[in-house]
Amino acid sequence: MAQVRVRFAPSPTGFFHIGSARTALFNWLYARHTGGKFILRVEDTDQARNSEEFLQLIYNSLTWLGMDWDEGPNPNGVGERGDFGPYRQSQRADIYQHYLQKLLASGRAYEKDGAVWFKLLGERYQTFDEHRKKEVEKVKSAPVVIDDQIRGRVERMEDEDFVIFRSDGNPVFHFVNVVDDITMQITHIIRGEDHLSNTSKHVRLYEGFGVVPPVFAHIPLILKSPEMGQGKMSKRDKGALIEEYQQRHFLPEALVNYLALLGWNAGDNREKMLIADIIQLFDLPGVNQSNAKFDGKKLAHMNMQYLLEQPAEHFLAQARGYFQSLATGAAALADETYFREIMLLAQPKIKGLEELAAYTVYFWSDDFPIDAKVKEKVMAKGDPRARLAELIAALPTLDFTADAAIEAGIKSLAESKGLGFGDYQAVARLAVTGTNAGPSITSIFRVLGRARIQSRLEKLAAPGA
RNA sequence: GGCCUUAUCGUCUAGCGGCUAGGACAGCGGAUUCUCAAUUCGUUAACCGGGGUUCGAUUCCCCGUAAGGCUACCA
Repeated sequence: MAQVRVRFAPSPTGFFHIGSARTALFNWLYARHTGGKFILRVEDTDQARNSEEFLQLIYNSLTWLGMDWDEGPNPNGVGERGDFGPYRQSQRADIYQHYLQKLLASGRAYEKDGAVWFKLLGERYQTFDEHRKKEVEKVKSAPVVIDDQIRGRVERMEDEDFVIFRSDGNPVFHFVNVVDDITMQITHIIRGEDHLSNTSKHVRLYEGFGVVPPVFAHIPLILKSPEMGQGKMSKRDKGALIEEYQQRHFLPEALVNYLALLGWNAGDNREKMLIADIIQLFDLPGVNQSNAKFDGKKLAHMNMQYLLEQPAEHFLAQARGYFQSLATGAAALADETYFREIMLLAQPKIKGLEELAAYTVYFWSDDFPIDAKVKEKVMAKGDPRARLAELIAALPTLDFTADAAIEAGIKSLAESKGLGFGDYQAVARLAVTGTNAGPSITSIFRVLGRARIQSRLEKLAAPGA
C-alpha cells in the first residue's frame, strides 16, 4: 500500500477551537501511526473573513500541542515546504482554473446565471420543492455509496447539480477541497461528521475527474457540555478555544491526552497515556461513532495528573514561564532559590499552574489577602489569642533550620500546655497566610523565616486585629 | 420539511448473543494528615421505548423517540 497522506485543512476565519484541534490530532495520530505524511493546507479562499492573525494562531496552536506537519506553510509563516504546493488555497487559483477547464471540456460542467455548475449524470426531471417553494430540476441516478472507515457503508442520494464556481469567479469549498486532495495525493480524509453529508458531492466530483476517491473517515463531533446548553461546541462557548488553555498554562500533553480520549480509547482501561503509546495504538476503526460532550472537569483532572508527576526542573520551568506572563510576577522571580523552594511546596498541591499566584501570594509580600470567613471561624474556636501569645513567646528559641525541628518545637510547646499541634496550626496559618489552606505550616515557617513569622503573628495578636 | 449519522451511569467510555454490565471524571462516605489538596478504601448511578430474530438479547433487524449534522453562488 502506498504511503498514507492525510491533511488538516483549517480556514483562518476565527480562533482555533477544540473541535478543530481534535480533527487535526486524529489526522496527525493516523499519519504518525502509519508512518505517513501529515499535511497542513490553509483554506483561505474566503477573503472577507480571513486574517493573517488567525493563521498564525493556527500555526502556534498546532505547534504548542506538539503536532508537527510534514508539508505546508512553515510555522513562522514565511515560505513553505513539500512537493505538492502551494499549500494556501489563495495561491492555487491557476490550479483550480485548470481543473475547471477539464470539467468544462468533458461536459461535466456548464455555465448558468454567471456561475459554473457541476453536471450530474442521469435522467432529468422537474419537480416542485415544498420546502424551498420552487420548481427545481433533479437528476435520477444511483445513490452515492461511501465506505466510511468509521461509519461503515453510508448511502446518500445526490440529485441536483451544484455550483462549483461562483458568479464572482471564485471556486466553492467542495470544488477546491476535492481538487486539492487530488493534487496533493491525499489518501485518507479524516474530518468531522458535519462533512458526511457533503461527501456525496465530493465523490461525484472525484468521479467527474476520473479519480478514485480517497478513504473517508468521519469522526464524531464535540458537543457542548450539559451546562453549556445543546448542540455542537462552537467558538463562542466557554472553554472552546485552544488559546484559552494556552493562556491558562495548561500542559499541552494533558490537553492532547484528553482530546484523544474524546471519541477514541486504547481498548483497555488506560486513560492517562504517553503520546508515543497513543500513536502506537491509534487506528481509524477504533474511533467511536457517537458525538461526545466536552467535560472541562475531566480535562482539569488530567492536567493535574500531568502536573503532579512533572520532574521538578520541568515544573520550575513551567512555573517561571507562568510568573513571567503575569504583570505582578516579577516579585516572585526576584530570588531564584526562594522561588524554587516555594514552587516545590506548591507543585503537589495545586490543580493547575494558573492557581500558582493566588496559592503563593503570602510568600511575595506582607500585604496578602485575609479570608474573613476563615478568620471568623478560627478565632471562634478554643483560645486562639492565648495560642498566639504562646507561639510568639516560643519563637526566639524555636529552631528554624528544618521542618522537623520546627514541628518538634511546636509540639513540645503544645505538650507543655496539655494541647496538640493542631491547636496552634490553624491560628498560626491564619496569621501567616490569611487562609486555611496551603502547604505544611512547618514548611511555611521555615521558608518565610523567623522575622516575618514573628511580625505576622504579632500583627494578628495585636488588640483589635 | 427532506436526507445522513448516532443512542450503556450526570459526563467520557468498555462490552462485539449467555457478564454480579467493567473503568475514569464528577458526587457521596470513611481512612490518612498540622490545614487544604493529593493519595487510598468504599459507595450512589446506566443498557431510550415498542416490536421482531433467537433456547437466550445491552449486543442483530424493523418502527418509534431523542440527540447531532447537512440541506447556500459559507468553509
